[in-house]
Amino acid sequence: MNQEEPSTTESDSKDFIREIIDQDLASGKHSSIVTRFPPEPNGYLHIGHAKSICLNFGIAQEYEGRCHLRFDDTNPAKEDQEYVDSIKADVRWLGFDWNEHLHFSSDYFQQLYDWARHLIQAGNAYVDDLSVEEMRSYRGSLTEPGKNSPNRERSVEDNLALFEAMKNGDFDEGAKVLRARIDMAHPNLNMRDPVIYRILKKHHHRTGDQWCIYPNYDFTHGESDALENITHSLCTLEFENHRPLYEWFINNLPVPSQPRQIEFARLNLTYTVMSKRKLLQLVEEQLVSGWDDPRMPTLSGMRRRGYTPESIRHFCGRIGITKFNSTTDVALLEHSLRDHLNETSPRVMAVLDPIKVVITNYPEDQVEEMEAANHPGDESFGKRKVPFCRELYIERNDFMEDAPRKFFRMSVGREVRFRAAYFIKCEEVIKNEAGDVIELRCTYDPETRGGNNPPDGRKVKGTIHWVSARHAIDAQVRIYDRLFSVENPDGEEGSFTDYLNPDSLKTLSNCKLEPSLAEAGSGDRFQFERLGYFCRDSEDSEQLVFNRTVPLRDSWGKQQRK
RNA sequence: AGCCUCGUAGUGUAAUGGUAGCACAACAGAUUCUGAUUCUGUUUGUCAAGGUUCGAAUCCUUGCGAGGCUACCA
Repeated sequence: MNQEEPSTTESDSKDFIREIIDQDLASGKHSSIVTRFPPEPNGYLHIGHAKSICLNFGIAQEYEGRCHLRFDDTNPAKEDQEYVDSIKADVRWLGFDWNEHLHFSSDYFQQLYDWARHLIQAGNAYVDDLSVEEMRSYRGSLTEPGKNSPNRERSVEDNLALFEAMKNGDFDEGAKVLRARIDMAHPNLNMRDPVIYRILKKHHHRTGDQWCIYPNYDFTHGESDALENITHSLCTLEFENHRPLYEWFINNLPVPSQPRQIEFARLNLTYTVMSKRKLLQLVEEQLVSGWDDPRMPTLSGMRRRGYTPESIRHFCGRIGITKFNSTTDVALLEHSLRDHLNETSPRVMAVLDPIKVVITNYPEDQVEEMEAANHPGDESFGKRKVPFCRELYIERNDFMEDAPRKFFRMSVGREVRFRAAYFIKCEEVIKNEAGDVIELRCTYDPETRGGNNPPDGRKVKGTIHWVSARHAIDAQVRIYDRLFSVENPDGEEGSFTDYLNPDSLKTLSNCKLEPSLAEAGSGDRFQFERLGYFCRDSEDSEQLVFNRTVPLRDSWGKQQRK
């Protein structure tokens, strides 16, 4: 299996963007390819951003071009250095490198200002005094044309002077804006004299108080692309209607290159919400513990949950790039995850809901170090010693009193294999007054040491995991499940928060782990045999806490649910 | 309602006028010291109607359906 190169292992077909790039290279339009990932530093990155990151940085790698990381920081009211730092960390964690090409739109404020003056001089922009409400009514509607602002015919000199006064702080916020002079009757609303500069008397996280006017997205993005010689500017579908504007600016300004905007569909996943606004709401209303809550689809949350960057990249490589608005089954993501974790995680034993087992024919003071393989399919993982003695713990649901025939685990009179140890037969159940099972009395067969079949050829259907009660270490384990209980929380009646899964987190505090886990480092990943993949929590370092990344596939449990 | 974009198994995608494939999911079975992994097999599809063509998922027309767009957000 090859996690890293889905495109070469699966087929030679390319998505429509790579086909355009091939054509541009073949026609000589470009001799090298430059892309960019342009986040606004106003929130944390999520799995949807990962799709864009993998696309942009992936293309740069495949075509031996380069990909810039550019912060689109034109709105000081919302942006912050904290987000810049987290975004950089997340992109690096995902496995990509922008080298020296770390850029900020704010680096271009002076150039953008000069280009705005260029537009004014050409009669292509004007200062407008209309209020927000007035401008809305002048804009027209989807079906009716707008009408010209009374300020649309101001002279170049007046506009230049007014724009400079805006820059100098002579007007209040909202008093005036600079607008492109295009066409108030254009069927595309974005072309009806869009605002390109507004007065914002706000401190900017990088330029401080140097500016009190800021260019907006439309006037910034394409020009920044042109300044950085971006060849293909890849963005999501909601910018489709902005493309004519993007091109209008490129065509009306003396820009150094001609980037091309291409749109693709953003990622949607079942059982999750992806909008920054909604994720922020979950954090602010404390419905989750923070941006890095392991249930969040943020990269920081997924990292803490135990996702590997490889699995995310692999997933992004398989979902494809199209213009069709679709929703990907989260099972596809989990498949990539399990696939990679299966290959890379050492196996250990952990009992999450313990029930005590006493091996009555095992010597009271004896302890054996059983040898267990760390990976059944890969000897390079080596072996470890696991202590075995008279008192053990097994999983409560690995025992059943009135077990059906197809139950291959423990029940009175039945024999199972304790992984890497012995065949164990359950002889007796001990209960408390309430009738709860509190202990199992069992016997072992010394001829099965190591878990091997005995000379008499006896076989056993089930193998279960266990830990030594005398040597086990205590830990808390957090069992995470999907955050929402419906496939499309956005599509239901009422608020998406009405559909939070009440069982998305179960905290188990009486878990017993094999002693080797005492040395687990922050973020280390393991397979707890027969249960799933877990990782040591990276935030909670006081106590031993493990997060369940994803359970193993469970055909028994599936059958039970039917 | 105007403009833009898009409709291929349950889901995500491929086929660029020439046998509708792949992955995930689901379902069966084999193997297994993890009811995992692995392996084998099965089910399920071109939005609709016309047209062009020897031949249409692909080109044309019409219809239907979905998404986006009326911030001094990005």
